[in-house]
Amino acid sequence: MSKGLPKRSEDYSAWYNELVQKADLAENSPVRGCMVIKPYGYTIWEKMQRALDDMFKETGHTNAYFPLFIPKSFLSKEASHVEGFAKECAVVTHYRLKNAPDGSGVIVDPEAKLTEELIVRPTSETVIWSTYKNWIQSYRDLPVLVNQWANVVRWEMRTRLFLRTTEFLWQEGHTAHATADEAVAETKQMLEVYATFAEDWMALPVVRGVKTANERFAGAEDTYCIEALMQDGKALQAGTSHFLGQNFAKAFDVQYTSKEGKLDYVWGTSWGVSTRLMGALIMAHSDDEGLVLPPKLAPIQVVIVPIFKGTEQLATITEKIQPLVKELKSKGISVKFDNRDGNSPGWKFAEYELKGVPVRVAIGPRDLENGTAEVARRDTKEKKVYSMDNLASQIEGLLADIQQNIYQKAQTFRAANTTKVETYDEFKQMLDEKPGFVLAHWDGTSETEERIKEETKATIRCIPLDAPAEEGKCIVTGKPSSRRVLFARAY
RNA sequence: CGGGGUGUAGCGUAGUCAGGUUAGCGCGCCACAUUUGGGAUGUGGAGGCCGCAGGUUCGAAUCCUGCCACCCCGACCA
Repeated sequence: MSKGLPKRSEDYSAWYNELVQKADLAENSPVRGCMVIKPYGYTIWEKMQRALDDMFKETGHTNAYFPLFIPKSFLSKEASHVEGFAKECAVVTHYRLKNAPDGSGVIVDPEAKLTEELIVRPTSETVIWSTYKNWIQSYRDLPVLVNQWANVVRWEMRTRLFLRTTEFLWQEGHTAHATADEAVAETKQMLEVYATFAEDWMALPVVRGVKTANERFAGAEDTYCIEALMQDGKALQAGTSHFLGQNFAKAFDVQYTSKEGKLDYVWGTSWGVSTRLMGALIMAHSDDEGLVLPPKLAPIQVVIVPIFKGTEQLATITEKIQPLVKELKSKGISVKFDNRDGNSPGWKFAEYELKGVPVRVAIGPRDLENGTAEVARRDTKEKKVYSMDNLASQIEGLLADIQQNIYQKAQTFRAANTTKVETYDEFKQMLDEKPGFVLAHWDGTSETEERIKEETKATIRCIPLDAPAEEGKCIVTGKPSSRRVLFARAY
């Protein structure tokens, strides 16, 4: 392991790429744009999955699994959906290989051509709605509240570990309802689940909002989203929840008979978060020394580093810390005792900082004499000597404190980098000099939105749900506006 | 997909312009010794189809052609 990361202030992008790799989260694979998620990184993803999955279950959803392949014809049934995804689909055309006649390896068997090509799912609305047609006949069959954990493929032009990969892992919820109101309520409920997860687990403050028509999901009536601010002042869309109206029900002919005996199309939603959340987690909190992980998602919450000379001293320390290890585990805290010889304590300190372990406990001869331990927290780098008595409780409190502190820190950062502007000049100046969220008045037209995007690369991230009504003038056209919208340059 | 750049040991690199012994260095790795409270030191050792495939040449990491991957800037996007 080579020392040091690039500095965030010098090359944010290089810092991110190297951090992901040096902290053992993920690496590039032999396949373009696809990543290998390494055990340490995957453990974080598993923790995210578990927390989210519990929240989905609490809100009445159950998991199911739909196929990876989608018949090509399915994709053409919802017009705007095709338009949104057609350009980035991987297509399966054959089902067999054979040995090359010249012995050079294997080739695609031209005789094994599929009569209908299969699309590797970029998202599962079509295959799921074609299934829902068979599941739903009556109002008694509604609502259908299903989620699936899956991988999807989108043939992106430019990829970055976690932020945009050709294949990525995610969950996609797909629900069907008898009324529009109920579907809208579901859409909003799941947005709130995502926001709560981001804030309580990832320690990531997010803006809840609605996308403009331009930024809406292909096939949705409304797209709700959570938007987070990264340390370089760029926005990251962290999750979306779509109100699909009756679009997919109509495309796949999913109708139900109501209590009153009337036939109608059902109302749908879909919502998802992906391994992109890993990117958000990394970029939101980490520093030039490495990852800073919120305790609730850290694979290792506490690492114990013994400082010793010779096996005898190590044995003494090992014995001494057993009660602590046991007590931490009984509190559900994941703890690692790093008794490796051959790496110096200093080396280990740097290593666990790189990997973002929230709390480090060091115990050496000095502590053995005094009945103490040195406890260092990753978020502030603060070190304190504690008595071994009652140390587990101290650490438990410290973990909660760290979780809270990094959330506060992210919130303070966001507040400091969210600015209201009144004119277009001010807007442009702000984006260049102090990148971040910019709240400004907009006349509500796609033309103005497009123009701003073209001229400044900033997009409307969302119309915040909590935006207060405020009379103003569009920064570009001067036309009246009734509330501010959230602009930023985005990932 | 367009423009620019880069591929030499696990990682970082010298050498490429101007072809010529056995491809050099640092980190890491292995062994031993001394060390260990912020990335230890010494000695010895292992590790290379020079991105891949063709070509030119007596001879290619070096020149030519094609391909692949990664990085940066655009267009596209969770």
